[in-house]
Amino acid sequence: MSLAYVILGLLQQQERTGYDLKSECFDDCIAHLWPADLAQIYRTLDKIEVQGWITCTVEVQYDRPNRKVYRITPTGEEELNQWLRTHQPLPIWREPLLVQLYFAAQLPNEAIIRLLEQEMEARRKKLDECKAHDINSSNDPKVSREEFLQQLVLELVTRREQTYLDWLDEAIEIVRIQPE
Amino acid sequence: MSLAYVILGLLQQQERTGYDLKSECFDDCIAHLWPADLAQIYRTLDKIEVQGWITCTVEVQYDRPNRKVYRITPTGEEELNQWLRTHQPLPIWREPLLVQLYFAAQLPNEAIIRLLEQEMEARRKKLDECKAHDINSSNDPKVSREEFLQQLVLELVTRREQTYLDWLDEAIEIVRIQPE
DNA sequence: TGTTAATATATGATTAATCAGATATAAGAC
DNA sequence: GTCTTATATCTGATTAATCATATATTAACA
Repeated sequence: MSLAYVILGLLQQQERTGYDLKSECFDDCIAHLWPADLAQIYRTLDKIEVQGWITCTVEVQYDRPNRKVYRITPTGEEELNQWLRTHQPLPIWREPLLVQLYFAAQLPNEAIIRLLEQEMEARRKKLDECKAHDINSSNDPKVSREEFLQQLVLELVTRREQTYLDWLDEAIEIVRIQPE
Repeated sequence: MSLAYVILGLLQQQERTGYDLKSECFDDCIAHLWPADLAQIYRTLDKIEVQGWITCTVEVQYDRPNRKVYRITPTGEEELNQWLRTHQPLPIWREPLLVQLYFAAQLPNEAIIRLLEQEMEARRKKLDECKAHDINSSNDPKVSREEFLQQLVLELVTRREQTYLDWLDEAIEIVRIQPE
């Protein structure tokens, strides 16, 4: 379960509450990497606390709800480090558009093109959002190693979206000249 | 739920049992498009039969278990046609490797490279499997329209895998020269 | 003055997918 | 002669993710 390791990774950076994780990380840069809602975050925190990978201390607040601050334990750090080194099975991709195209012979060209154009619009929007999450560069060598790796990830994501967009462009042109 | 529409599309091609769907389609060309196991196939058949999108007749066999043969209904064809024309929300991709890379600053270069190499091996294998599923070409214009669209799908899948492999190649080279 | 957003945690329900097995017969391999 | 594979259907259990909602206070907005 990768979400547990995403959370471990984030708690290794600094101690956080579930709410912090959501608003600082999962709503921000992690959104494109491993989206998760609060329900899932809270339940995963419970689970890995039981496993002893994190500990929790309650910060009492009087003007707002109390905060449950989580910290990674040595066991958690070891667990994370091991996972980071271990090859994970390839994720399975299921794409509705490809299914639609696969069975689209019964549609007129114009309907197929509309589908492709809508996909293009959605993907362009997503690529822009992704590129907007620019990584600020630092001179601290420890921080710059992190940034370098994050840049690598961003590079793949944008490159792959671009490949998709190029294909969509060509696909639309080819469908346009198909006999019906 | 796209699986229901995959099954509708396959039943529109020809009538089939759940077992046929698995062995002829989901184990073959659909494997890379929308993998599904028998449990899921049978349960989805039940569900869309109740909805009236397919009907079932039992073929009694004496030397083997009876066959429940499913056929698409006019309601089912209309439902499929509508779905095929309707833009579906972009699927969400969660990739363990990207999470690993994102938090990999604590690993030595050599461990990161091992991770990338293992991913490369797995992706190469998958690309080869995909390419092996070659589409036989026909002269029947109705069949060739189907093949053309399936070719388009295959083209995207292979192109995207190639993009991934190229990135992996470059990533390995860059990590190799990173100061630790 | 009333409504919404922000802060903070949590549970319940449902879906989609996966994993494991139960049932039963016949054909083919070793 | 035994074991495995193919044929065929189906249920049970579990996981991961999503959606909706409950609770409670404060601050900002219109």
